Amino acid sequence: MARITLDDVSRAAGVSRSTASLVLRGSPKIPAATAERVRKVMADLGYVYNRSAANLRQSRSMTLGLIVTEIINPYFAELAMAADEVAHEAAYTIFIGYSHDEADRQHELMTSMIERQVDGFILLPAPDSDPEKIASLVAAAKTPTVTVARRIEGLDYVGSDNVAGGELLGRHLAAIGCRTVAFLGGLQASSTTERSEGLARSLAARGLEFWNDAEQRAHITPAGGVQATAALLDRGRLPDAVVAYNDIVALGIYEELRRRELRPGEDMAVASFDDTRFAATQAPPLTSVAGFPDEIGRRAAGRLLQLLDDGEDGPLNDLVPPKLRLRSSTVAWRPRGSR
Amino acid sequence: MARITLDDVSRAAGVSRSTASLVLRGSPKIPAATAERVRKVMADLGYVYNRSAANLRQSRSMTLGLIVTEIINPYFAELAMAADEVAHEAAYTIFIGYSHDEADRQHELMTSMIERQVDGFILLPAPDSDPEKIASLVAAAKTPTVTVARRIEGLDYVGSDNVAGGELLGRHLAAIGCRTVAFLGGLQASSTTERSEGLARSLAARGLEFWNDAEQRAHITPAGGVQATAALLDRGRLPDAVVAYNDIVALGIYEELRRRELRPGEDMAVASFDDTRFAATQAPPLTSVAGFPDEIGRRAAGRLLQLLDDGEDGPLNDLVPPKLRLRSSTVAWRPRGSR
DNA sequence: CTGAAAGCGCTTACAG
DNA sequence: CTGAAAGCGCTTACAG
Repeated sequence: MARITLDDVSRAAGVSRSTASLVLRGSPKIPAATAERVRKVMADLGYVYNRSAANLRQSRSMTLGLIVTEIINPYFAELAMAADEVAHEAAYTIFIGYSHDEADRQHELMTSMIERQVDGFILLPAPDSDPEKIASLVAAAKTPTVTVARRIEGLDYVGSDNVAGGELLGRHLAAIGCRTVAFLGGLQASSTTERSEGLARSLAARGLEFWNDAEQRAHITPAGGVQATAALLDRGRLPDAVVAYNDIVALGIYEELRRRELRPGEDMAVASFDDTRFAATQAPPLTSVAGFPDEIGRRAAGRLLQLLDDGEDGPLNDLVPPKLRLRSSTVAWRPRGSR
Repeated sequence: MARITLDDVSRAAGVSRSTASLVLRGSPKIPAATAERVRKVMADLGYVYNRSAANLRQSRSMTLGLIVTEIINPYFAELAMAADEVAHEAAYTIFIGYSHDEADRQHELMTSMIERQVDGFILLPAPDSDPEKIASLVAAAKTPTVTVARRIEGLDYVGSDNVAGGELLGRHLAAIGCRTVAFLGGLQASSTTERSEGLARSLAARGLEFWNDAEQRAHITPAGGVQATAALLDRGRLPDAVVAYNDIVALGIYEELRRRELRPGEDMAVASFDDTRFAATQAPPLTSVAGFPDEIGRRAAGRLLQLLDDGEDGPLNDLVPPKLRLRSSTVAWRPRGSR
C-alpha cells in the first residue's frame, strides 16, 4: 500500500487538492461542513501530513540547528533543553549535533544541517573555530546564527557576563583573606579569557597575586582538572585559593588535592563557575558562580525566532548577569596564620 | 539574489541537470574532466545542495528521531550522544525531543517528527506511554522504532539487564551483613520493576527483608530522593541499606539522611544504579551498578540502521550486562552490633 | 556518456 | 467557495 497523499484525500472526499490543503491549515475560506468531511476522510485513510514537501514548496523547514560541544556537561544540557523549549513552542524542531570542540566536525555538522535547510543556527562554537569560515558558511546559505557561551566576532551572541562573574569571585576571595589565587582549566576561548580577566582585575585592585600560566589551561573534564592542579602544585608553591574554569574541572581539582593529602576547602579554598548540580553536591559543597545556561538558551532561541520573523537587525551582545553561590569550599577556609 | 540550484549550475557548466546531479554523487558514468568542470562551477557559484528536495524525491530523509525524557541526567545524555555518533557515521542527522516523561508531549513530538519524515525512531518511552497509541503511530507511518532503557510491549528493545543488576546489588548487600534493604525512587516503568525484581529475588534467596512500598516510588530527581527517604524514615524503622533507583535519586537520599543526622555509608549503607559521574564523586563515594548507556545508545542506533537497510526482522530484546562498582557507601558500612 | 521528461507531495496565485 | 495549473529542487528511468 502506497502512502496516502493529499491527492488521495481530496479524491475520496470529493474536493480539490487545494481545498484539502486549506482544510489542513484551518483556513476560514472553507465551510465548516466541508472541512469536517475532509478531516474525517483524513482520519479514516490514516493520512500523514508530509511537512517536508510543504517545506520544499515554502522554502523553509521549521527546523533549527543546535550545535554544542557535548551534553554530558549539564551546563550544555540545560542550555540545549531550554533552547528547545522555546523553539518547540514556536513549532520548530531541533537538529542537534555535537562538535566535541573540534572545528572540523563542527563545520561538517553545519554543512550537513544547511543541506537539510535549517532555518537558523544556535552555535556554541568550538574554541578553535575559524570565524571567517563560519561567517562564509552561514552567509552563503543566509542562515541566521546566534552564538552562545563563546563569542565569535561578527555574530550575535548570548552568554554569561563572565567578566562580572570573575569579579564577584575575586572580591569574595579577597574578603575571606586570600593572598594568592590560581585559575585552573579551560581552553583558549572567550569564556576562559573573560573569566580570568574578571578575576585578574578584581584581584589586582585588592593587591592579590593572580597565577594564570599557560600550563594551567586544560580540557574541561575532571582529568583536565587533575592535570592542571598537578602542573600548578608541582611548581612547589601553594596558592591560598584555586578557581576552576567550571564545576567539571573542579571535580578533578578535589581529586588531585586529596591525592596529595590536601583538604579542599581547608588547606586551600576552591571555587568554580557554572553552579551545575555538581557544585552543591560536592563534599565540601563548592562555591560557584551561577551562569544560568537555561536563560542563555531561552534568549538565544528567542533571538533566532525574532531574526527569522523580522529579518536582519544590528548584531546582538546579550549578557546574562551571574550570581555567586557561597558554599563551604571557600567560606570555611581560614588564612594560614589564623588556623 | 535567488538561491543557486542545480539548474543554474548545469546551465553555467553547459551540461544537463542530470549530469550535474550525477556529479554530485560522484557517479563513475561522468568523465573526470566533465565532473571537474561542474564541481568548479558549483564552487564558483556557491551552490548549496538541497538535501530536502532530494529526500522528497527519494522518499527518505536520512534523519532519525530521538526522544528522551531529558538530558540533564547524564545517563540519558550519554545514550543520546552515543546514538548520534553511530547515526552520524552513517550520514544520518538526529532530531531530538524531550518528553519530560509526559506521554502527551511524547506523542506530539513523535507526530511532529513523523511529519518531518524521520526514517526511524529511538524512543526512551515516558512511563505512562500507551503502547497501542505508539504502535499505531509508528505503524501508520511505517517508521521503524527501537525503544531504549524502558520497555514497550511489541517494539524492539535495547536496555540494561536491570534484573541482573539488582541481583548483583542484592548479593553484595547480603555479603556485607545487611538484613533489611529498602528500594527508593523511580516511577512506574519497566526499569523500576526490573531493578526491584532482581533485588527482591536475590535478597529473598538469602533471607533478607526487602521493603518496597508504593510510597517509596518518586520522581527521578534529587527532590524525589528526599521525598522517598522521608516517607521511609517517617515509618520509624531504619533499614540497614537503601538502594536508590539511580544516582540522581541517591543525591537526595544523602541529603535527607544528613538532614536527619544520619551518616550515609556509616549509619546506613547506600547503593544505586547507573554509575554516572555523580556516583564516584560523592562523599562518601557511592556504590553503583554501571548500566553503560553509551553501549545502549550505540546498539539501538545500530539496530535501527540495520532495520532501515534490511527491512523487518523478528523483535529484538537486547540486554547489556551490568557491572557492580563497589565504593565506600556500602563497603565501609558495618552491621549495628559490630560497630 | 548526455538530455528531455516525469514525478516526489505539497502550496499558491489565478480563474471561475 | 472551489478547481486546474505551475512550481519548490531534486532524482531517475528512458532514449539517443
